[in-house]
Amino acid sequence: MATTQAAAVDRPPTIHDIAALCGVAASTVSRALSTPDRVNIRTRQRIEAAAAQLNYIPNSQAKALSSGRTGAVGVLVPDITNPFYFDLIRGTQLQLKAAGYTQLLVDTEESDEVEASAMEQLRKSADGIVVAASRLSDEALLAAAAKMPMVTVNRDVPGVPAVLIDTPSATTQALDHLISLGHTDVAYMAGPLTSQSSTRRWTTLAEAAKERGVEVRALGPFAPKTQSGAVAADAAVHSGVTACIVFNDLIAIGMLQRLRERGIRVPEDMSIVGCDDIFGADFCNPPLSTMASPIEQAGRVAVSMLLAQLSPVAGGVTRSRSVMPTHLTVRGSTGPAPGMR
Amino acid sequence: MATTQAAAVDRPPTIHDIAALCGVAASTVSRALSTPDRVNIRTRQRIEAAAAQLNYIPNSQAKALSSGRTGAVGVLVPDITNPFYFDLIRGTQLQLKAAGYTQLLVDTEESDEVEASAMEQLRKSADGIVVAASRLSDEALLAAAAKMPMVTVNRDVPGVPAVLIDTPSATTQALDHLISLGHTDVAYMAGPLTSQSSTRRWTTLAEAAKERGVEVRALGPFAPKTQSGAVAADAAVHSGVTACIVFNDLIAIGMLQRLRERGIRVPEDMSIVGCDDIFGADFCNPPLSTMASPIEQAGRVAVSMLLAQLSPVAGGVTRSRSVMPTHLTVRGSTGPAPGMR
DNA sequence: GACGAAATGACAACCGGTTGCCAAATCCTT
DNA sequence: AAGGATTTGGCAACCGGTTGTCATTTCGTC
Repeated sequence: MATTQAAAVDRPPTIHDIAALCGVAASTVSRALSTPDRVNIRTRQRIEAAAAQLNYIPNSQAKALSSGRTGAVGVLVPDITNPFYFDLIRGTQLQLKAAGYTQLLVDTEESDEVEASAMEQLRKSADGIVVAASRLSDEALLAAAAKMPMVTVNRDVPGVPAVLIDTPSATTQALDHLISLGHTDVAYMAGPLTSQSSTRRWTTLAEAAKERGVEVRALGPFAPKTQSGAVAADAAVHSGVTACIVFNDLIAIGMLQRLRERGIRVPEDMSIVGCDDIFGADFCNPPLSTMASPIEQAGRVAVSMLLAQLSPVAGGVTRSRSVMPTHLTVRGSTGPAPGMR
Repeated sequence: MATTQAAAVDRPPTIHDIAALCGVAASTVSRALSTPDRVNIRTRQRIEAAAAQLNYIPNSQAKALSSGRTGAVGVLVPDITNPFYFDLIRGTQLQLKAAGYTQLLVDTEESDEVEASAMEQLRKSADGIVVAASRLSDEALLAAAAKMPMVTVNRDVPGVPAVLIDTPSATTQALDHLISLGHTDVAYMAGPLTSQSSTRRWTTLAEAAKERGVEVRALGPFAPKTQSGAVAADAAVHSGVTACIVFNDLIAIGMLQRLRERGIRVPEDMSIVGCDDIFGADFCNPPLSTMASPIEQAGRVAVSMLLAQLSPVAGGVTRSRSVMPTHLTVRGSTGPAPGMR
């Protein structure tokens, strides 16, 4: 064990220990490890061997402090327990890990204040952030983006790189699907007022409805939780529509449960289209027709865009906007309008 | 704006800026902010005012480097996308935030190697870790716990503080429930071999079955994913049992789908009991009877235990083991054994 | 008004790296 | 072999705080 005596001290090894072991300066060790070209290959190999022997692990805090780069990326989501974000998180995690970055996951609790303070916090401890479904105003977001590299997901603010999920177009697909089933009176069950996605979908939907000459009304807003489904279901029934296009699957699943309780059959009496194709959409009762998109991929793309910002490659074109396609997946919750079969 | 000119520099303010503004030494500012008693109340107020005016935010990296405390806690889960962990994560997040800590969430991908390397990494960048459903050996876990404060969840290793979820006892409840419905031939659908929970449940179940004079056999192992449900369902059908106690809800839900595809009715032909009461267990078809426990609370307790380790309170008793109760929630997936109604 | 104790604040070292600068060593050219 | 170009590696300052030490001030007390 004589050769490992330097490691015998309980404190984890530092570059100074390596330097002492190799008889070089600490700065040389630093260079050998981070700028291999700056150092003689033989010295480097000696240093690498020593590092391996001591089981050296660089102190990320110290590295961050002196270099200004933290090697971490913050990922802000409004609600960790919303299954929609699972795949997104999984995507960002995969891509970040592949690039040697650490993911700092923050739940902003659907609150603009928590979101803002998290950003302020992260400004020091992360190299950049991915912000999903921001609750912040355009101005606040733009200001924040000026202070640190940022990519948004599902939020379109000019000047801020974004990954957008093309649910508006899917909304039109959903409407056409319902029309083809004979529905002429449809409700859009809106999400939070601060959700840009919800607003956009409604705008698109209203326009498409006008073109097609059918009636579409907006109900809500509803919080994006299954519990809101009960309120939404009651509102839908009361409004007399025969089909609903719902802000997200969480609410839609909640509606399914409530409608069942009330003895209203889906899809015989009422058709429901959700959005996101979350975990559970395929096994609820009835299985939910929904607008699906490659969420995990969206997470990966967001990270790629962010990393491209962090270390611009000469000649590489930095995309500032990426739109993910969405398609309608029809399952059991949509059927012919009452009296149409 | 004359008063804010010190903030006009683009670089975020440091304690040195505050010190300059107040005409005191940087160390005094540091003390005023972290050891308020060590400094005159009037000086402190001046400093606090200056800090507020400059919109000062302490640099967590620098703080971590010099103090040795990072203010972060790592949370390791085998699979972020497993809904079981949502509530756990939510619980740890809540409790950590309340205590002013940051949560570093890591997905260990069901791999002992990833888990070990994450721990090594976290050793420098976190003050402690919460490890859920570790895939590591007892020895490795014990060794890791010696190097940094640690609390495990759902993993019992002597010497390592743990939060345990009492699913074994719930397993017995499930068995009694099935027996009361007339089932005499039951299968236990096992989880991963490296999962201690799975092993314990089987041990408890086998013993309980012997006492009660009924037949219980183990099938599997099955990966804890819905996709494994198909294999599990086929295995169960082939074995001829009339009821299954399943390692977790993910597999159970997958079984439900497969059985439906194969035209086997649940619960008429086959009863299914899951475990965890995850998101979706209440709205799958049929709704799943399952063993439920306060997972979010488990997360909160785990963090409390960890924080107690980090800053021991004089006179406070540090608990090293906490068992969360579990109860059976009966829904639609369990019914009388065939020919028993 | 003098004296000792407690409170206060400054200095400087330190945490573990990174990096600009410079001198020494090495290499190549003529 | 001399001279210049290029490597190579060491020194020291620095990132932004924390903390031990110590001199000074303030206070209460006799």
